Amino acid sequence: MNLDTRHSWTDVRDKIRARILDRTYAPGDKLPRDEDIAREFGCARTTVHRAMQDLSLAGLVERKRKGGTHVRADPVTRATFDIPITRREVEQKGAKYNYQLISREIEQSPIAIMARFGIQSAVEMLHVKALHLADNCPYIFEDRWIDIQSMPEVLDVDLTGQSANEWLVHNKPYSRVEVSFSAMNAEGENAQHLSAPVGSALFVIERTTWIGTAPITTVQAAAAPGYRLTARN
Amino acid sequence: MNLDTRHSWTDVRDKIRARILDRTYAPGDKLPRDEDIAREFGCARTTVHRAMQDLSLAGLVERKRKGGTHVRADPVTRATFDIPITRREVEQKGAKYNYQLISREIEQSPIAIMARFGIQSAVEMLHVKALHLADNCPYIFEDRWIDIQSMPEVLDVDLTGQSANEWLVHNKPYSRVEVSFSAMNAEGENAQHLSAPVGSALFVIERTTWIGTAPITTVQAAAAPGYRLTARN
DNA sequence: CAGTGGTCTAGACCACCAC
DNA sequence: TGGTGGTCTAGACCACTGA
Repeated sequence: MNLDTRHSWTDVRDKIRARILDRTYAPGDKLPRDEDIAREFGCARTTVHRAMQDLSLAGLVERKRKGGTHVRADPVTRATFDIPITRREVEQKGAKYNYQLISREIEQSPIAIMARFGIQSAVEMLHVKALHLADNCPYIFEDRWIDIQSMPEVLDVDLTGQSANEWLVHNKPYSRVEVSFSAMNAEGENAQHLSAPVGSALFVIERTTWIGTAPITTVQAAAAPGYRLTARN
Repeated sequence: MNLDTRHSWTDVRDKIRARILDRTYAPGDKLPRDEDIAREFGCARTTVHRAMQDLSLAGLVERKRKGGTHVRADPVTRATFDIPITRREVEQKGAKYNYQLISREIEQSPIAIMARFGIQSAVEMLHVKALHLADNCPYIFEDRWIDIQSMPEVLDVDLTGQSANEWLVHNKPYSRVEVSFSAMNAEGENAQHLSAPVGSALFVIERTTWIGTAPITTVQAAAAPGYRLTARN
């Protein structure tokens, strides 16, 4: 095929996006059908579809069968965060990683933990507290609950040399994850282990994972003061 | 075509994912070529490609031309957040939205703001502070800087009835955005306007936007204590 | 129920980059 | 430089859903 008649989906995407930015297609407007856009640009409908898929993922347009494609009236900022295992996060900053196991107990799951997993009755879980250090400074204190029923083998893992974080990631892939961020004041264990003044504002990451509908683990990770999370691009 | 021979890319994706989860394909392993997988499943290569695209976006595999497809050795948790305009966020919670303009000044951009935009020399900007309320309770206090040079018309906007947040979103689409999250202790204006005790942990969202390379706005939004952000899905 | 986006196929060529 | 994923086409049918 002649180069002059080849079109890349990124070109189409950029042209459509430009029209949205300069309000040729204003917020709330309905865009032409994919087929019409394809004809205008002289490309295949699949190419337009690929472009629209990207704009849709980015939150710029909304697409519905029969309803057509609309410019989102209330654009949202969509940000994606990569949350690596802590060791890797520390090492990528060029710091030396260390890890300390604080406690390890088998306990009945409290209500709050059951709620996170969405289970109705209490079960025995492995309750692990640990500290991650960067260049020997406290970095993240984690308070983790691990389901025993679905993986009794975790009871045999030596968690003094390897964090539960790491063991789980390499041995227990999940099929569903829920992540949320919040802020809390340092107190008690958090303050103590993070060497943070009582009352300091801590950034908190909560992550719960399942394999199918079976709980795997839920962790509340409190970062030392000054922690900041930045979106990819 | 016979239904028995039709295959959906989600089926292919789920089967591949299952093999990754059960370690048929272990972390670091190289997967077969798309074409071989297509032959195995009896579908077109494009269908496999679509499935792989999804797994790749999810962070489960990495794909490289010539290099092939590999299961990621260090899986990351990837979470996407929608950050709507505050009015919409409040209304979606079923609460009544209100807004108060606190201050509006034209000032030289301080160093910290120049750094956020990545510009070298100070310029005059519009500095706006405002409070968003949900059911008449302080919800988010925002401290915003708006570039005047690229949009002098913002000087004529009445910001007492409509938040800068909203005006910008509906009138100044951006082409690049940077988002970061952190935590800080309430003090001074933040504490006062959010009616939060001095020292409370506040969740902070920083967002900076550009159109091309031209700065548009940067905002530091501090949420009232108890705020929590949860990922889509 | 009909219009629109979503998917699938088969085949071709392209572009990157590991070998 | 050859192998692999990435893209594009043309055409067909499907599936959701709004008019």
